[in-house]
Amino acid sequence: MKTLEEIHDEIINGHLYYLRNVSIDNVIFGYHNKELKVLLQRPQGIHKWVLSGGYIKRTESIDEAAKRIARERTGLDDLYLTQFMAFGNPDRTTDPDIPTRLISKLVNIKDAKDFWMFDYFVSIGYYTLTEFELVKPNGEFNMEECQWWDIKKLPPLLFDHREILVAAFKAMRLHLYHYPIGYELLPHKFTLPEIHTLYETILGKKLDSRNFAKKLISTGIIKKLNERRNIGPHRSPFLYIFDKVKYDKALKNGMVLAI
Amino acid sequence: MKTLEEIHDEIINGHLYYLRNVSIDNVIFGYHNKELKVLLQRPQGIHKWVLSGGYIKRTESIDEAAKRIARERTGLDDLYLTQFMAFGNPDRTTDPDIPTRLISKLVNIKDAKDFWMFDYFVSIGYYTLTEFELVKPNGEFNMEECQWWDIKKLPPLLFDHREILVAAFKAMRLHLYHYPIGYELLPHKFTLPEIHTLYETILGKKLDSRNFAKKLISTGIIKKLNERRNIGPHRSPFLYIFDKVKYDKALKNGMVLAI
DNA sequence: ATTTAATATGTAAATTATACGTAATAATTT
DNA sequence: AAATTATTACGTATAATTTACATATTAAAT
Repeated sequence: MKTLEEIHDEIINGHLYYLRNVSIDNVIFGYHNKELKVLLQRPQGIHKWVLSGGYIKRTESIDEAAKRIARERTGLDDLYLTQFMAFGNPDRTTDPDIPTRLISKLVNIKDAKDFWMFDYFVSIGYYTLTEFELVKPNGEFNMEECQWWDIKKLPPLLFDHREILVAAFKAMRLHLYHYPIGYELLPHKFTLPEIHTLYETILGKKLDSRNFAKKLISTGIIKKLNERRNIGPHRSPFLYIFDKVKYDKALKNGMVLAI
Repeated sequence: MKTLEEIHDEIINGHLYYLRNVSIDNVIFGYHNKELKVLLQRPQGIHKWVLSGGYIKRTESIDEAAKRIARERTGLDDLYLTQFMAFGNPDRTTDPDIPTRLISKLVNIKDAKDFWMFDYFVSIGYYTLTEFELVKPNGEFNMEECQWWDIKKLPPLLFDHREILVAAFKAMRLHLYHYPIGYELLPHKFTLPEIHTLYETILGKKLDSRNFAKKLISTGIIKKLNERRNIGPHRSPFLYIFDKVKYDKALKNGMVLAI
């Protein structure tokens, strides 16, 4: 947690530590119990929500910046972030509800417009998908709220953040067919119905369970164990684990999952 | 063409007109007569080559900037540019052969390092594909050469430009299966063998001509004419044109071309 | 009329994807 | 102990798609 002094310094002198005119926006998707959500924050005094964004330090790569920013927001260190698109036009961060007032007050600035923070920023979009029970949502200093929103019931978003979110969602759904998911989302040992439900939730459609299992198993990224999960008064499903070697290879080189 | 005065002003005061720390790099692929090439420039006094890059004006979007920069380099106004990735890490533009000397001399700067131009830049990568006979290669003011290079015999590249080029090439090959190409590359009326060769050249592999024709025609993006091209002492192939409405729809919404 | 080198075209086989139903089972209830 | 309940496990037949492949046609030159 940053001190107020550090925050004040960052607001005033941020352009000395951070790159100007280029920033990161992270779309943090959370999955839990058949629900897909996205982490949003609401700036103080504003009634629209924003993605978790941040600036790039002069000493770090854009991938590192995205990871640091995601860590600050979620407390998680092992997020797998995917860069999907850059957004940049002079109007992208104009909005009648632009939240400059608060910061202007914090640092006693006459005209926030003169300020590095409110300049034209090109934003590099990353997304990640995580188990949302693991996350301690932790808003930025000037945020009034930080919470998960169901992907189907989004609140009004500030700036072009809805456009970014939608682009991330589309990119994620496409990536699903070429890269594995689930390692950070499911327990170490999971059942076929669990991973099946995960895919159905993200894609927002039913997948035939027999065909899904056949295809997923044929990729080699999961291995069947000789154990079952006790799920109460029903037949006990077998447990599976990810074959981490093949999983990582598929993350790196891609695969085909024609579900 | 810019005057020397304008250039001098841009070098000194560029940060007033352009965004800092974020730039565009265009990978300009050129196709002609069964050859796929890429447009590169060689900075004065340096023996490595660079992509055509540029800065983003404070008044334009990144897409507009990419288009303007590509126009400056090729003289062409109707290039279709595709954003494929952003590149950013503190070392990406360090190189033992870094071409600061020339510019330092031009503007009488003691230490080029203090200069906005030689700061850490995050670069947004775009690629385009054009008929290279149409292009008048036109290097930037401080470039000694600007020419097409065969994609299979690249010269040494400066900075991370080889990485960017390779990423663009991969992205282009992938896009080929989901978006149409050819409109800017082929004559208005073209034959099946011509478009077949285009795809083979870009993909770098043989495609069965019967199956290729079947699949391409089934997308609906080309229409057969009742005319033939005279190609000398051989059977005259039929001419085709693009169905521009369907072509543009496929550019926008994607398509499947399972070649 | 012959030669040459290119274009045009269709089908059978192989592969892949889809659709679909029933038996097994774990714990709870009766 | 038997019955109930809700869930998992599993295989095959059909449809759709993709792949492989060979011959007749033709335009101009000789």
